[in-house]
Amino acid sequence: MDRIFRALADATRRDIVRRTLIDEETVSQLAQDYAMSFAAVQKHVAVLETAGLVTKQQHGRERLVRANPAVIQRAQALLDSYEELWQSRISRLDALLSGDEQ
Amino acid sequence: MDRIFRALADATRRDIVRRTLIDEETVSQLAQDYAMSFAAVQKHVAVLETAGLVTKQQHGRERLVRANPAVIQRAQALLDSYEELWQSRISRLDALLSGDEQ
DNA sequence: CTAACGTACAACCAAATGGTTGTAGATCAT
DNA sequence: ATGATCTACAACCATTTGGTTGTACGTTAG
Repeated sequence: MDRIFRALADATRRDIVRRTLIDEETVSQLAQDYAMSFAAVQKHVAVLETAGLVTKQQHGRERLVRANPAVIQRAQALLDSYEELWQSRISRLDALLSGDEQ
Repeated sequence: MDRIFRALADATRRDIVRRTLIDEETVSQLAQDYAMSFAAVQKHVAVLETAGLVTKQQHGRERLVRANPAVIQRAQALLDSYEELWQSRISRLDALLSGDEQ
């Protein structure tokens, strides 16, 4: 989970996730649009891959990068569990305010 | 957004968020349950506070830490937008498979 | 075959991170 | 008033991060 959130804590990497969710792209295609070296983008993709957020598939000399929705859902599930917690806090506070003892 | 995900990329900080979502706690109360110094926990709280994920309220010599659901929702919203993207990819693939040209 | 392309990877660097200890200021209890 | 408690903050350290450049290797095109 650390790695997933860590990987998402960078604008370039979030953009790569966004783009590869829409459609698979090669590392070169990705790299073209960022103001940094190819190697830097390669490292970003590696971070995402280690976190499981994207997978790479070899296709000739190219590597097709594609996002992995299942891992994004794990982050979503955690935030959703947080949402449940504060909803229950709100419920308790409501109960208090309404004088409902149970 | 970087700061929000960065702050969530640590198990101790996620646990602090979880606990302070349920109920507010002082920095000392939080610190008691982790195998690290008080100062280290203080730093974790500071990271969360900088990201807006928690707020501190002075109460005598204590500081009450409480999570801020609104900021968690911003992270949720981003992941939800990702979900929409891959859902639309799935729709396009379905359309292709069914031979629907539009 | 050879040149260009796409990728991988190592080495290096500055800055940030996650921890420590130590010191000091408020506040509370006795 | 004094001591204990809660917090803040600085200084320090090892590790990680995010970037760079350079080199090498497999693949495609001419």
